[in-house]
Formats: sequence, structure tokens, C-alpha cells
Amino acid sequence: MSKPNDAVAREIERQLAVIRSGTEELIPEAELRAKLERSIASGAPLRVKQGFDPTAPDIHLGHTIGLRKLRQFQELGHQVVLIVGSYTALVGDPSGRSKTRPRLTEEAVQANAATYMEQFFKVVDQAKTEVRWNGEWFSSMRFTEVLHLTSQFTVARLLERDDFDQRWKAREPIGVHELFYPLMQAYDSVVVRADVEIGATEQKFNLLTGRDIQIAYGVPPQVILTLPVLEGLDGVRRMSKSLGNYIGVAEPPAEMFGKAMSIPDSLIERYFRLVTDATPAECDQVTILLKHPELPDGSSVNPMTLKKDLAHRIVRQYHGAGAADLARDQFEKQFSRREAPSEMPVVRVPAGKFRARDLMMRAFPGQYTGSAAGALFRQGAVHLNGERISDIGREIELGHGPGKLEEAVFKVGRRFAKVISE
RNA sequence: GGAGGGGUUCCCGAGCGGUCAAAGGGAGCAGACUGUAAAUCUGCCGGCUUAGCCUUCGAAGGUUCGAAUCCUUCCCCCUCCA
Repeated sequence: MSKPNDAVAREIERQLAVIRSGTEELIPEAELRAKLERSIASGAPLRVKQGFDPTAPDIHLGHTIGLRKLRQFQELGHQVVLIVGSYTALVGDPSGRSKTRPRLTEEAVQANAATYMEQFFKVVDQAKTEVRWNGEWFSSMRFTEVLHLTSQFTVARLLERDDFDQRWKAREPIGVHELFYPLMQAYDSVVVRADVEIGATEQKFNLLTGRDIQIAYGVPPQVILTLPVLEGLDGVRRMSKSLGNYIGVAEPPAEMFGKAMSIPDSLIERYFRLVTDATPAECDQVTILLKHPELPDGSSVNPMTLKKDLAHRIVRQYHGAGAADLARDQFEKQFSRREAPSEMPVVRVPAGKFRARDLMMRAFPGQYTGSAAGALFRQGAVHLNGERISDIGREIELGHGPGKLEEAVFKVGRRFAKVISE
């Protein structure tokens, strides 16, 4: 092998720096270096793989850490290979699961995959992405091939995996088919000849299994790259749809902005670094201001201000600068100045008399049970046209004329909704 | 196949014939305080036409005036042995 010339060496270092930024682990780095060198020499892009299961199609900021990394690879000229786990979804990634997932119908898989990709390509460049469904190879796999695949690995090694280990110790069930999951994901890497596979830190086991299986099948092993797991809005648990502590990339601007503002201060810096396009220098600036908020002129920076910048950036990335400005204005109006937002859900009902609770439940269809709504009244959480009401039986007449309300604006906690008479 | 342990309200987890819509913790929601932050205090936390009523404690039967608690069958999970 010839020694790379200086230009190539510089290019390798440049790419490595980008690839390394924000990553948790890169295993093994020397192999990546070699792959990059070959890629640069031959002009053949690296194949960078990521898979997803079409089960829960809501992509949230936690996922975008990986997507942004894929995007970076594309910008370095490499090829992204997206695996749609139509077959792995039949198993379900065992991480953190104590119950068997329900089997998905073919239609559900199709619909979920479509939704997923629509969101996926908000961050990743579709033109530089190869999409493969793993049903392509698994649906026609013969049983002898399954045996061959499974004989390449041992149960002991599968049980080393933290998820299984914890479930084992907690005496929770582990289905035999779940042991297949890492092997299937690994086999995907064999088929698409992945050079690099990326995933969250919790994916480390699956990713490493990919290397072993690739070697067993005589394919050059992939380099694995793990990325940090993002904490959710509660600041403690991982961001996930099922925990409800997430910001979805497809959410409306106001929703995104509000959710971003509700994160604990301790997460501001991390969010800046992991889910915004802020440069490292800008992130460092945030770090400094959080630690030393005093300014030369004697004033000091309220962390809230930094958080507003964060929220604005997040909204801008997915909805554009205009929407971000609007979301910030609305937020300041509604929460800082405690005014009603200019836009809120509107429900039309026929004119007539209503009990306060009934009308409130109409304003928020499907949101509250009668009991829950009653509790909110008792606790003083319900405001009607700016006035707090606690009597659930208070009579309200909607309509036109004296003593009647043309519209009823309800505020319950932080939510607003309006009822208009027809 | 054998032996043992277990399935309780969103989660964990008490209860083991009436006083149980079911302790306690967590999560969640709301009020106060605030910056839709944190911390703290308070309240709510199965449903309803809410001083009352209705439906829950893996499923179905049974015993009893009365069952989450006892019995039978079934389903599911875990541990050990094979």
C-alpha cells in the first residue's frame, strides 16, 4: 500500500473531524481511516447504513442526532443506505420492552414507512439515499440459511447485551425470536455491504454484532459509530414517543417552541449541541453565558433568553425563519404577557344554554373526562373569557343578544380553546 | 416432564373475607411561587347525570349476607431441576 500524499491525508483528517464531532464512540477508528483513504483514492463513497423499524413513525429530536450525522456523511460525499426494517419490525427491537409487540399488518408497515421517510428526509438528502426494505432478503430466506446465520453466534453473547441482561435479572420474559433481532440487523449489513453503521449508544451491541456477522460471511466489517441519547422534556428519561416527552420534527411551530421552553435549564447546552445547527463556537458561547451570566454592562443573561434562542433555532430548522419568529412572538404574548393567543382551536356549537363544565368539555373535545374536568374546575384551573370559574354548574348562554355570549374562550391550565355559537 | 413463586388501578408496589375505588412511591394534571426552568408547598389522580351511583384487582365459574382476598378450571410469566 502506498503512503497517502499530503492532500489525501488532509482530506482524511478533515472528514474525520466532522465525523467525530458529537459522536460517542467510533470503533475502530483506524479502520475508518483506512476506509476513508480507499474512498478518497477510488472516488467510491462509503456506504453509511442506518435502519429503522416502521413501528412508531414519529421522528423526534432524539432521532435527529443520527439523521444530522447521516447528513454530514452525505455532505462529505458518502452514500446513505436506509434500511426499512419491514421484517425486523416483526420482532421489535427488544430494548426496554417487557411485552411482545403487536404484529403489524402489511398496510400499517407501508403507512408507517411512508410517514417515517417523509420526516426522515426533512434532515437527510433524499437524492443521496438508497432505501432498502429488509423483507427483500428475509422474506425469501430458507430455513437452512436461518440456521447458518444463527449458528454464527452464541446465546451467551446475546445475553451479554444490556437489555437482555436487565430483563433476565428482572425476571421478565425474553422471547426466542427476540434473540434474532441483533442477528437480523447484522445480516442487513452483510447484504448492503455497509462500511459504517450509525446508531444511538444503546445500539452498540447490535452494531457490533454486525461486524461479527459480516466477518463470518466474508464481508469487510463495518465501522460503528454511536451517538448520544437525548434526554426528553423531563430532563431525565430518554426522549421517546411512548414516554410522551418528545418534540416531533413534524409538530407545528408553536408546539415545538413551547415544548422547547419547558425543558429544564440543565439541558439547554446539550440541546444546542445535539439538535441545532449552531456552530461549535456558538455552543461554547452558550456554555459560557450559562456559567457566567454577568455582562460587562452589569446586567446578566437570564437562561430563559438562551432557551428562547434554542427554541427559535429548533423551529427555524423545521419550519423556516418566519415561522420561528411568529412562534416566538406568540409565545411571548401568551405566556410572558399572559394574553390569549391569536390562534386557538375553535369549536362551533348551536346557540343555547349550557352548564359550564359541559361547554368546557365541548371546547376541548376528547381531552377530559367529566371527572377530570370537574376536578379542574374545583382547583381553579378553568377561566372563561378571562374570569376564573369554579362552579361546574354555572349556566352559560351562547347566542346573540343581551346576557348571551357570542364566544366563550376557555383557558384550562396552559391551553386555550374557543367555543362559538352557530 | 418435575418442584416452587407470581399476575393488583399508567408504572413500581402493599393488601390476603367486610372499615377497599384499593396503602406508599413514581409519573401525570392543576393551584401558589415563577422564566411554560429548577426547588418548594397544596390539591387531584377509574367512570358518571358526583352528599349518590356504576365498573375494576389475569379469564371464566363457584362458596359466602359480603371476595382483590377462599375454592375450581383455564391463560400467561418467572426460578430451580431435567
